[in-house]
Amino acid sequence: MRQLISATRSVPLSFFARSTVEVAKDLLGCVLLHEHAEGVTAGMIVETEAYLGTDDLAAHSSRGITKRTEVIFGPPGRAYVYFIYGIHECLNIVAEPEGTPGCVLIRALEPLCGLDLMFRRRHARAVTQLTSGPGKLTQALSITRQHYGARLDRGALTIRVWCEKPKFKIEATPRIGISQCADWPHRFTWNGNPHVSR
DNA sequence: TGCCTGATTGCCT
DNA sequence: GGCAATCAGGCAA
Repeated sequence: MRQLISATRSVPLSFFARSTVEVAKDLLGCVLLHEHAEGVTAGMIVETEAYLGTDDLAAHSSRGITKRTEVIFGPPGRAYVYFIYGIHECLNIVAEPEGTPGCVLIRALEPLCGLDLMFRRRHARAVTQLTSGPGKLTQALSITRQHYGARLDRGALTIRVWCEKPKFKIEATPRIGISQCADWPHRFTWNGNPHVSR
């Protein structure tokens, strides 16, 4: 955990003030760290999806600003957490400069810290079942709608980059579980990483 | 006010 | 590989 902090550094909000697709690709290999009363959990991002603003009918923001989606139109580097299927919560990161909608869905992590805590929260057996899906990783890291709108450059929930960036291949594929714009290759994965969802 | 749909997971066959 | 569970947001009436 201490080594993880010293081997990484927090990212400035300007990191997120770029095109959604750029941010989605650059987030692969970054570390998501959550300091919680129960303990610290952290994982490396191995799978993301880009959701563009108004043109992308699959994005929540395509129908304009609502109470739920307003954070997507606001300043970048914020967390957009939403509840779906009555059970699961998903973590998104707001991209693009303020006023332009766009967000990146975090779909899978490779667990780094607080594995025992994740196992307890998830009731899982295998490490690969801990964070290999958008609803799973929020449960493992205890990310809830309380984090809606939270800054990710500081605070309890943060994004960090390695001082020495890991080498890997990025694969672009169509997004998962949507019907609108299903053929857009906006899903980015760490090619060959076992923690990527199916 | 009420109905319908969904950026999912996990259990059952 | 198929399908139910379960509820908030969006839209129609």
